[in-house]
Amino acid sequence: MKLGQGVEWGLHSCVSMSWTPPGEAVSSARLAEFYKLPAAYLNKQLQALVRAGILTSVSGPRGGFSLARRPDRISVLDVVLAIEGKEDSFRCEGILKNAPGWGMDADYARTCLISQTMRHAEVTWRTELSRQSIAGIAHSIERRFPQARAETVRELVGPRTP
Amino acid sequence: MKLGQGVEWGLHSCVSMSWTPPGEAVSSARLAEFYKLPAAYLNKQLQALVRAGILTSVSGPRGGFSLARRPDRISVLDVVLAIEGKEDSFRCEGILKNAPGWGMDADYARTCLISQTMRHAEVTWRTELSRQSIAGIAHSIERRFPQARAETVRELVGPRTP
DNA sequence: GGGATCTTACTCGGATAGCCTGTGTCCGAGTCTGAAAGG
DNA sequence: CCTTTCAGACTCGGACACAGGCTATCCGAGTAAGATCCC
Repeated sequence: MKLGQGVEWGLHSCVSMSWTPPGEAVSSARLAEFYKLPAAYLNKQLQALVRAGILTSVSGPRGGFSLARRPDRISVLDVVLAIEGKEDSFRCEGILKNAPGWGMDADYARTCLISQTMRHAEVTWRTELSRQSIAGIAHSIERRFPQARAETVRELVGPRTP
Repeated sequence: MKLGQGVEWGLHSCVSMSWTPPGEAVSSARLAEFYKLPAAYLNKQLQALVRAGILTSVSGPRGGFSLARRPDRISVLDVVLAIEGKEDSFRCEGILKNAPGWGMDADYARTCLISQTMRHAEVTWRTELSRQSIAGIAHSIERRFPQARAETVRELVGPRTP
């Protein structure tokens, strides 16, 4: 059970974009330069967030990505599922269907108690992540690191600082 | 975030072995035939459980695998971690170390609030899985499918039924 | 000077390779069983 | 009949291929900004 890097990148990018002024898009090149990440690959991950309706994208100069809705309406779970996929982590192949003496041919996921256990654990995991929003994380960061927001905005908007 | 098949196989195998009489080992070939799984690969997964101290293995005729301790002392989390590895699912590469204006060079995992959020969610997930034991699942199955235990034992121990 | 046009540079988006972790298979070392042989 | 020996077959364990997905990169379509030209 391993999550891809794109999750971390997507979450940090969303937090940063929650600080930039509305209407101002941030290009993936800017974000990549800020975080020292490969620009094209970061762009690819952000595309997944666009497909999920979390971000909006604009092409051309002064283009880039912006949050598609208010950051308090974007949960951490939304970002995770957008990048990792919405499928359950525990793939239940229903091996008991092949075992003799069980006779469970359909509706396996609800019958197999092991599958139920794994599913319940994942529900708690998802619930925990859905409780946290991008705005909540951003506010916590602002409280803990007062200079973080201003520094981030300075690097992401305005003229490029070579 | 995807778990390997070995988790499902390992859990079902442990539940089945909690039913077989103590001292009687079950070979991976028997289990594989029962569940219609590739025998060699199932063997490989069970090896991981042996390395984790969950199972004990005996070579030779009448050999196979057995639970290393009482099934109420084996949690679902033990099996999951034995097969998937003990590392956290959210790999925090600490991209903020490279971002300017943050000055967090060490102890990143405890400082970054995004990492904290992901870690907390995973802790709840692991806690949920650690609450469920192999014995608990086995008892629930026995209550719901009274014939399951006898049928499983019949197929896994005693002479082979061609 | 003001407006239309055109170049230009910048951005996303998808298509294209490389690598690394599962997935699946195979063969050898070790060992217990069971039969056979001998006393 | 009991003990010893021995061959045999069965099992785990690790070493060996294969595949799919994550990682990383490149180039083209589209667009808005800014310069240029004309009125």
